[in-house]
Amino acid sequence: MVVKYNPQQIEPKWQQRWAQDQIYATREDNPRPKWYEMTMFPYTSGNLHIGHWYAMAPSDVHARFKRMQGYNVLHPMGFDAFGLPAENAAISHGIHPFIWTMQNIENMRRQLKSMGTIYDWNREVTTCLPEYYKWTQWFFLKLHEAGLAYRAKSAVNWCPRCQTVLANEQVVEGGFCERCGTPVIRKDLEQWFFRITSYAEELLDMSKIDWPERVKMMQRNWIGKSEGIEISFGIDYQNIAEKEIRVFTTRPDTIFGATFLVLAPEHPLVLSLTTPEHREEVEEYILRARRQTEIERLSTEREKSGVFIGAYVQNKLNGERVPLWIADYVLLTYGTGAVMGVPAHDERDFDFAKRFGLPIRLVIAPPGWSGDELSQAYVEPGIMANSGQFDGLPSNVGKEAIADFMENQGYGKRTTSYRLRDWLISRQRYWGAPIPMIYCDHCGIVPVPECDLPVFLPPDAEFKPSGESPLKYCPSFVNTTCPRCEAKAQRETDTMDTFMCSSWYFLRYTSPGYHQGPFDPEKLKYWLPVDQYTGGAEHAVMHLLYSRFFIKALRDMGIVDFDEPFIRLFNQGTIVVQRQKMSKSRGNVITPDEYVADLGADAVRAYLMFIGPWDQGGEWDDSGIIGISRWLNRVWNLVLRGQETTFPEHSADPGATKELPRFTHKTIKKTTSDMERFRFNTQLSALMEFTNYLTKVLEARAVDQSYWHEARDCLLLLLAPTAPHLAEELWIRTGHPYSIHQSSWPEWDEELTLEEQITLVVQIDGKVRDKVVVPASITEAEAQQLVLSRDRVKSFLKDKEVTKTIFAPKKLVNLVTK
RNA sequence: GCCGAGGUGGCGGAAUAGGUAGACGCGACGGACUUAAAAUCCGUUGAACCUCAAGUUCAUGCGGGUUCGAGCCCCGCCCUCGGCACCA
Repeated sequence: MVVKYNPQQIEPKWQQRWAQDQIYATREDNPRPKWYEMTMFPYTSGNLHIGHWYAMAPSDVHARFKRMQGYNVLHPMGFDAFGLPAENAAISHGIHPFIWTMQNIENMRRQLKSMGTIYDWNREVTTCLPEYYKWTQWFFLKLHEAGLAYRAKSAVNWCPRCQTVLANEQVVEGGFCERCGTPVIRKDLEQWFFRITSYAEELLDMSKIDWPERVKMMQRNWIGKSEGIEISFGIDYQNIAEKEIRVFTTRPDTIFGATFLVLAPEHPLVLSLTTPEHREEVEEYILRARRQTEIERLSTEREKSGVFIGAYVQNKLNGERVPLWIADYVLLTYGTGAVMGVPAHDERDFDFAKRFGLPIRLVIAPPGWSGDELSQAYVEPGIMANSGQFDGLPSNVGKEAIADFMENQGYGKRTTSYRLRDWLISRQRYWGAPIPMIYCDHCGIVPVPECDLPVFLPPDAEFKPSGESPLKYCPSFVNTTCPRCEAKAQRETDTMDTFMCSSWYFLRYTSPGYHQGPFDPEKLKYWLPVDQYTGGAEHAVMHLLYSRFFIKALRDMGIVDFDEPFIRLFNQGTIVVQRQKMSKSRGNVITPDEYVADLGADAVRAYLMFIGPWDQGGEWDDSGIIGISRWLNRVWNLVLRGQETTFPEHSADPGATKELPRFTHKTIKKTTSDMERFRFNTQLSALMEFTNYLTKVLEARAVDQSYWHEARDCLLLLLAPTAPHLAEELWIRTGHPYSIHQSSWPEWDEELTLEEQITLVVQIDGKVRDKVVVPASITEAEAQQLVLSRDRVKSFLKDKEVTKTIFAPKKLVNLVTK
């Protein structure tokens, strides 16, 4: 009898040993090629759940695989430690956010260590520590210097519950706060923005990154590029200085169908253009529009609303007078905040015109149009009509012709509009990196000098139940002196969006202890960009877009010399419980700890990889984990029983002696290619099949000792990334030198994987009727002859005539009859 | 509404230059071991017909099509998940 597999005993033992020997400490003076593989760092919520492990364990396996393949691998871990939950804990439980966060980190670090990962803890990064946020602030100053950070007043998304503004990206499902689900309202506030829109065009260029199509598409949609033209409509009122209103459109070919013009209610020209008899109605409408929540305003089900303001503008192409309306379906923040209403060829304008009885004039004829009135807007291309000299042109030709004409006449100019808005980074909260700016009555807005960084968070701030920003009411923080004139001045009390912290953490991992800058330039040069990034797709338009912007901005400032932060990206799917995402607030959190205590970390790691394709995620169901545990037990018993078994020096069974190396090399090949493609589930099936086969070999004892050793060693090496503890223990017990994790990934010999015999399938009229084992090299003629001589085949061909024979080499013969 | 991904046994899922559908695992059933149970090991397991065997037929969301041959390709639907959603 062999000793029992006992993960509870061997796992902590090896974890200690590896930590003590620092075998996962990463150095830059390693001659191997570098490989920087990261997974998104976790928010410090307190406990890692099975969803976190689903993200982290397979990425650790992949990093280990690259390591065994001969790369110098950096696979670091850190903590995204600023954010609202810490502050909410302070308000409701009276515990300081710093204490709350650091306690959580301690627990999470313990959990991460129990997973058996190769994280180099010397490189841990925690965003809420002054040594980190000092540099977050430094980057803010750099962006400010470069003109990419600015302060502006605008209508922003405000969450009344969180008492803070939100970025557009943080408003979900038609107007709710991403974090707490409260309906978001509009508020006019002075806020700090980053000019991400300056990079809109370059962010659309994804030629240098190897990312999932899905994420690239989400980013493209979010940036929302559209090419069109800004068209000037004339204003002729003596008491108004403005002489034009510009609208943005992608359909200049429809301009002859413009029967009205609509401004956003907040458009700056609205009040001056409103005639006295419409003033009251217009002012009321504007007020109502402003009071609406985002949900109401964004609802597409709602009937169109709007009011006529009494003024007219002139369509310069046909000289027509066009009435001017305001309506909340026009957004101030997109294009010019004004649109021409072409009801015949735009669904929204059609609804609007129907509602208010405005004329609908067809200018693009649908194919086969009989002259009937339209029952809905016709938005497809067609032949132009009612369009003066452009009549008869196909609309896509007319589009360019009209645009050219307008540019020549000075009526318009081609432009590009983006849906993307600048990134709002101010948060009216305590637990974030303070924005390093000072307000001086004499000098205006003054940046904190670099030498005064960091601007520390005051430990004595008071957390009010109302949820208002504690910094605002903390005199020791607010009151300061102007760095320029030394007069009394006030600090900015807003802190930065935590996405700012995560936009550069992958730079800090290279040199977390560095004091002269955010990173050691030499080390950065060695490691960056990140070769492989893994994480959830929920960050597609937030973290992943912000980080790309950040790196491009730093590149233009000369701080880094590459264009993209993450060369390859892989999105794992989401683990759900009763079809819902796992989260503390939903109370459906499954922790890995009990499973680890019960079956071992190796079993949990492997099970998460086995449940399905990694990018698919799925419902959490632990009923299959026992299968993984049994398999690891079988591996254990197999290897140790092999130690007690005497194999012949020269086996008498040539079949088995051939088959074992073939099976071994086929398994290496399959496992390697699956690893490369993150196909962990099929990789494990292959290892299980290999185990099952080796069990039979062991029972028969029909192979040479040396063949057995080679096969067994391969199994352990292939298993090492997935089940690092078990593999190490068995590696040592089979007499190998420590450590398996410093051994090389096995390579296969293509020659050895080739089958000598195959099963030839015999089909008659496409149906499988017979199977015959033949040499793999069989020719068509040989196969045909062999097949026709089979009794089974003969009986099926009775009374039939073969008209055609299909031969697929190494696969099948299909006899087609009349 | 638009864009993307996906619908395969009781369950998770395999299988794509179109070539044996259901690998691997769970569960279930039967057996061995055990005083018994657990654990472990061995066998069976898509459905229907057939007394057994041999065998036949049907089966990859639905309906058509292409092909010697379709889970895979084409056309038209249905459903699930993810994203966007008055962006002019």
